[in-house]
Amino acid sequence: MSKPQRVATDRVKRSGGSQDTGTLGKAISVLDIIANSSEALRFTDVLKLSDQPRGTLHRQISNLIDEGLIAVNRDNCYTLGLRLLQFASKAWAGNEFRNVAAPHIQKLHEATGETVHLGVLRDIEVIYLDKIESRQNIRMVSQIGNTAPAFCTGVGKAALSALPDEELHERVERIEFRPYTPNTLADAAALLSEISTIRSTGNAYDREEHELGITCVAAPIFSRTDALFTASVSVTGPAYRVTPEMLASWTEITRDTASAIMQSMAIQLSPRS
Amino acid sequence: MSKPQRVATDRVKRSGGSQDTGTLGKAISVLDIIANSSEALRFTDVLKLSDQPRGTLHRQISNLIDEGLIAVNRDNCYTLGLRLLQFASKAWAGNEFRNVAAPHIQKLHEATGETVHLGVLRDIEVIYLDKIESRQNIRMVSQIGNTAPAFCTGVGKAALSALPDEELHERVERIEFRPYTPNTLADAAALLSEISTIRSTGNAYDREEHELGITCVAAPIFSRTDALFTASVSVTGPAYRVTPEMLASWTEITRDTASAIMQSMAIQLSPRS
DNA sequence: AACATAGTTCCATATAATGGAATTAACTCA
DNA sequence: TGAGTTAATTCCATTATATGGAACTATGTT
Repeated sequence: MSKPQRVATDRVKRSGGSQDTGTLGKAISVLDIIANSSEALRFTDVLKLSDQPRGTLHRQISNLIDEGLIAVNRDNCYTLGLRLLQFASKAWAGNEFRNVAAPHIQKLHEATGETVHLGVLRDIEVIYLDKIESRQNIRMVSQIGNTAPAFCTGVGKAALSALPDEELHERVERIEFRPYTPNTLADAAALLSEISTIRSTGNAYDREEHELGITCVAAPIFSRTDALFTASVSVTGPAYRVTPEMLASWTEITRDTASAIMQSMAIQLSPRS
Repeated sequence: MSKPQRVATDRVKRSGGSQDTGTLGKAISVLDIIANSSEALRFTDVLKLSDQPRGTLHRQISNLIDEGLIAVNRDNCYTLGLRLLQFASKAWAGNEFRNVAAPHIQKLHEATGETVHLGVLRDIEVIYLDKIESRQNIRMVSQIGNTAPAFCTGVGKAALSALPDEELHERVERIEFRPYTPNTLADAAALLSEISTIRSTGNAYDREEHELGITCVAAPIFSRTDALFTASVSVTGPAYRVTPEMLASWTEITRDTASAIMQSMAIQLSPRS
C-alpha cells in the first residue's frame, strides 16, 4: 500500500526554470531570465529569451515590478529588485538548518584554519548556505546564495552521495558534464563511480574540478526521515597551500562535523514525536 | 495633455503587503506572511493570517513550494525557501547602485573607523543594501536586506528628506509612530520638522531613536531624474564611544560621500525646495 | 477506539491571464 | 529638424486559470 506523498515533498524535484506552469511559475521564469543574464536586459531582450507573447510578458513584468521583485533603471533595463534581499535576509536568518550548523562549522573552521562551506543540494546544483573564511573578504554576501554545479564540487558530490539510488540516477541523467577544468569529471559513469567511493569512505574531494587551484574535502549531511534533504560541509583551500595530505588529514573532522550537525538536527526536531 | 506615466514608475509606490491584487500579488502576500512571522507557521496559521479560503491558499502555497520560494519542514511548518537566497545573491552582486557606492562607503569607513551603512528607501522603510564594519562580525548576511522603519533611523530620515513634498506627506501619513525608545519621534509633526532641518543642513541624526545606545549621522542620496529613488549613507556607532561631537565632526564627510556617490551615478543634484 | 483537528483534493463557476493587433513613445540618421 | 525605424505600451474579445465551498483523508489527542 503506497501512501500518497504529501504535495509538499512530492513536487520539489524540478529545479526552477523554463518549463514552469501556472501563473506564478511563469512569473518566476521571467525572474530567472533576468537573474541569469550576464547582460542587462531591456524589454525586447527578455521577449526574445522567453517564449511569451508581447502583451503577456509585458503584464508579467509589470506585476513583478509592482511586487518589488524587479526594478527598472533609467535605460529601461531590468534588475532584480531589493525586495528579494529583504526576503533572503529573513530566509537566511531564520533558516533552522543553518542555525543548527553554525557553531559546528565555526569549530571546523577553527580546527582547520581554512575556509569552510555549508552547502545544500537543490536538484543538481548546490546552494551555499554559509561560509566562514579567515581573511573575511568583507563582501561575502554575494557568496551566500551562490550556486555551483553539484557534479564538480566537493559539497555537491558529497550531497549527491546521500541521495537514494533511484533519485540519484534520475538526477545524474540530467547533468551536463561541462569541463570546467582538465580535472572535471567527464561523464555519469565517472561520477557514479566516485559517488560509490564517497559512500564507502564518507568523504568527497574536489581536486580542482570546478576551478583550477581550488581543492576541498567534504562530508555529507542527510536526514533519513526526509531523504530529499541532503547537504554537506567542506573545507576548502588553494591548492598551493592545501596539499593532498592536508586534505586527507581533515577527512575525519569533516565527517565528525557532519555527524554533529545531523545529531543536532535530530535533537532539534525530535521533541515532536 | 498629461503624458501617461510608464507602467514601471507608476506603480512602484505601495509597499508589498496585504492589499495586493492579481495572482502574483496574492502569492507574494502569502510569502510575506511567512517572512514576517516570528513564529513558525503551519497551514492553519497561515490560513488565519491570510483572508484566502482554504482551497485557494493551499494551492497558492503548493505553487510557492514548487518554485522553491517556500520550504516545509517535518512539522509541516513553512519557512522561506533557499531559492530566495539564490535570487538575492544575484540581486546584490548585480546591483548597480551598490557597486557604484561601494568604494565611497569604504573610504567613509576608513576615515571614521566606525560602521557605515548604505540604505535605500522603500515606501516607509529602509532596506540596508550594504554595511561595512571594522570587527567584521562574520554573520553580516542577515543584516543586508534587513529593513528598519524610516522615521526613527538616520538612513531613513535622510532618505525621506529627499522626497518631493507631496510624496513625503503621503507617506508620512501612513507611518505608525511606535516608540522604540524614549527618544523616538512621537508624531508626524516632529518628523516633518526634523526633515525640514535635514533639508537645510544636509544631515540627519539618529539619537538613539530606534535602539538605545546606537547613534548615527547620515546624508541623503537622491536622483532628480527619478524622484522615487532615494537612499542614504550613514556612520553609526555605540553612544558610549561615539559622542555627539564626533557625530558632528562627520557631517561633512558623510555629505561628501553622498555627493560623490551621486556624482558617480551621474545624477544631477536637484535644487532643494 | 472514538473524537477532534489539521491537511488535502475535487470540480462547477467566476475571474484573471492571454495574445494578436493597434497605439504611442523613443531612438537613429540624413 | 523631421522622416524612418525600432522599442515599449495599451486594448479587449477570447480562453484558460484560479477560485472556493464542501467533501474527504490523514494526523494527533483524550
